[in-house]
Amino acid sequence: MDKKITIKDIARMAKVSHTTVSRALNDKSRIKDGTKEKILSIARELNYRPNFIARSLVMRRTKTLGLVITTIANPFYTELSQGIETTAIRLGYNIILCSTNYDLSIEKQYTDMLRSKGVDGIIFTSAHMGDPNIIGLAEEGFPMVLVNRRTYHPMVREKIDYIGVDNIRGGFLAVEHLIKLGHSRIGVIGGSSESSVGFERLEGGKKALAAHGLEAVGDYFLEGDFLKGSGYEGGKKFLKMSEPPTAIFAANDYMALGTYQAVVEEGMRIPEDMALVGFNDIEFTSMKGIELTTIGQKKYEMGAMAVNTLVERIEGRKTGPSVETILEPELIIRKTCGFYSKGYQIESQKGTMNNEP
Amino acid sequence: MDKKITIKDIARMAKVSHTTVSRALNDKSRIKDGTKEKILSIARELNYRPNFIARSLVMRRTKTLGLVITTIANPFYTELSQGIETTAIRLGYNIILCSTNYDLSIEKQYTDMLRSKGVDGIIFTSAHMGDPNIIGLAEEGFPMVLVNRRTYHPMVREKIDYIGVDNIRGGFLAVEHLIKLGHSRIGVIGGSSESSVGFERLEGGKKALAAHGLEAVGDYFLEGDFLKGSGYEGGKKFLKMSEPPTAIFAANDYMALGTYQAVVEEGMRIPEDMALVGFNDIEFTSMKGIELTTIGQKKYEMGAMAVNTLVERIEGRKTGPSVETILEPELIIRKTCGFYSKGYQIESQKGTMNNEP
DNA sequence: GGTTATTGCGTTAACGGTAACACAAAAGCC
DNA sequence: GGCTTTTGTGTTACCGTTAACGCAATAACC
Repeated sequence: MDKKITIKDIARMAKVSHTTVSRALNDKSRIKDGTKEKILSIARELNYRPNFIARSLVMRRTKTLGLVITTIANPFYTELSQGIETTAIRLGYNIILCSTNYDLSIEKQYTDMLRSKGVDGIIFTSAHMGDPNIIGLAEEGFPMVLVNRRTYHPMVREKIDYIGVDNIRGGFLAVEHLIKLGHSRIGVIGGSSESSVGFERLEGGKKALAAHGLEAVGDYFLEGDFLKGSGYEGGKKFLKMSEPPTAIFAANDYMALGTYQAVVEEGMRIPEDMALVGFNDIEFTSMKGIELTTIGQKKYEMGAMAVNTLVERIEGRKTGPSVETILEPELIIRKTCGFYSKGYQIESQKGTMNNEP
Repeated sequence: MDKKITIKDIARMAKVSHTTVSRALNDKSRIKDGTKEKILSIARELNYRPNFIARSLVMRRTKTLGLVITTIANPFYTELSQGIETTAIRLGYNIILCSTNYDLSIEKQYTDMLRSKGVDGIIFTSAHMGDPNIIGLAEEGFPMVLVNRRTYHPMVREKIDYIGVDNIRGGFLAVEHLIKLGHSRIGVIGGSSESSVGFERLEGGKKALAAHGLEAVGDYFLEGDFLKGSGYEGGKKFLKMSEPPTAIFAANDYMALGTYQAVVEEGMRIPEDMALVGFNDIEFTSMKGIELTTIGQKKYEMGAMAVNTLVERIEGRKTGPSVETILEPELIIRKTCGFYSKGYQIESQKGTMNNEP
């Protein structure tokens, strides 16, 4: 039962000053090998555990990062979080988790809390466009990184690193795939228009239509909220139209799953009667019985890159203006769109075979 | 651009001592309303953010908890974590996330790190039976709680609160369900035998067999590791037997999913040719196209209870010997076991309709 | 061998809070 | 009105580290 050993206890035993103990523990300082060994062995014997709080107070570094995320319940964020946490640990940092559960208003509270607790930097995955909280932090020059959700505010854009997939390209790939399969009436269920991600995926879809000489019909564009329910409702709404779409692109897999259910409930078959594309390639959508065609992105790697970038800023190894890292999305063809028609050659059939824990 | 405001800055502006500022900020002390208002308004104006590090150093409390978990990638743990984090926040605590990724050997490192960072307590979801790390902490009387994985060590058992489902009962329910459906050759794929959870679910299954006068045949019991792959291999192995089982109970849903895939790959249908029961009721297993029959447990609530219990210990509101909270599992009948035969009445058909984010 | 550099270690002061103690002023009491 | 109690505030110490500085003892140099 060792009662909170401090460097002073060690100092007393080793008959040196506590500063010398600190030196021995931290290496990197002029100290005789003999004394250092002695101190180290006493420390080990006493089962000494350094007090990071005291160290943090004087060093102004906690080796802790904040992660502000909507919810880890969404497998997209789960995988992202894994990349973040694993990389953080490898670099010697811990993660304090803050789930907003889609409530943007508490983000500011979380941010303040995290800063009070002295985190060295914050990873935001839930910054909306023009978010005042983020803008304020950017002005102060507080270290942070935006992942998967962008802020177009010029101040933010020039001060804060951003990591994300090319959502416009992703939306383009999804819709173009449907067009190439012969569809011309394509319904799109977007994400919340407040989020850059939803907005961009929608833009990409429209671009694909334009590129293939198709008109973007207003009725075929519905706004969703990235949750399953809105995909379900969107699907129902489409099917009630006098001329329903023959294919649907949902801006994320959750909504696609909802759409799937709505379509099946209406007695239609996928892909025979309705083609469906999602976005994100979350786990389980690849399972037998679903096998959703979707747009894949490197979620784990995104998380890893975010931490690497942030830590480089924190430790001063990277300076200068912010960097935007845009990753390439990938069309993953499974079974919810049927097979090619009209001579369309499927180029990419890589899929993800090994992403199941 | 406010540069690190401290209570001393406020003190100077308000022409009081820094102690008085501390008093004003923390309420709960004799202080004149007037001065308090003045100090508070200056604090607000200066955008003062308290330094929790400094406070923690003197108070010996960080209002932070550690969460040691195998991986949040498993939806079971994701939901558990959500309950944990949400409850922690409500009680004024933050969570530092530590994923072991099934590597028990780093748990000790994580524990030391967390204690160095001064967490007020730790939630372990990955303690194995007889884990020396946990035993050591128990001896020191460090506040912690075990969730979903038990340690039978007497010292631990008497000192550490435990929250978990009745896994024996769960295993019993699963296998009894299969027996009542008319199956007598029932294959079981257990979890790692090092984990209490796997062990107990297996025991429950054996009990059900015994209760219905069936013999537990050794060949029908395989050891898995809770990962999809071992469910897949188990399924293949069963199907290669000269007299394969007609029903399989996998000790968690991940393995059940693997088994599902193996069975389908061998050209058999579920439930017509093979009945299948999982355990945990993770999200997605309820989806159209899968609809796995499984044993449900209140994951979110378990997390919430764990935090409540731990915080009560930390704040001294609960004292005395440890408490074991055992929750009731629930048989959730979906579509992987077919329908009843031989007059078996399905009692429980509640299911979980609203657990999709 | 004396002067200068380097090495090894101790002293002291932070870091930003809270808490124990002291003490004057105000309030309560008879 | 003098005594005691309460109220409001300042002084000082401390939480466990690291860092700046100082200063002997030793090493290096010509």
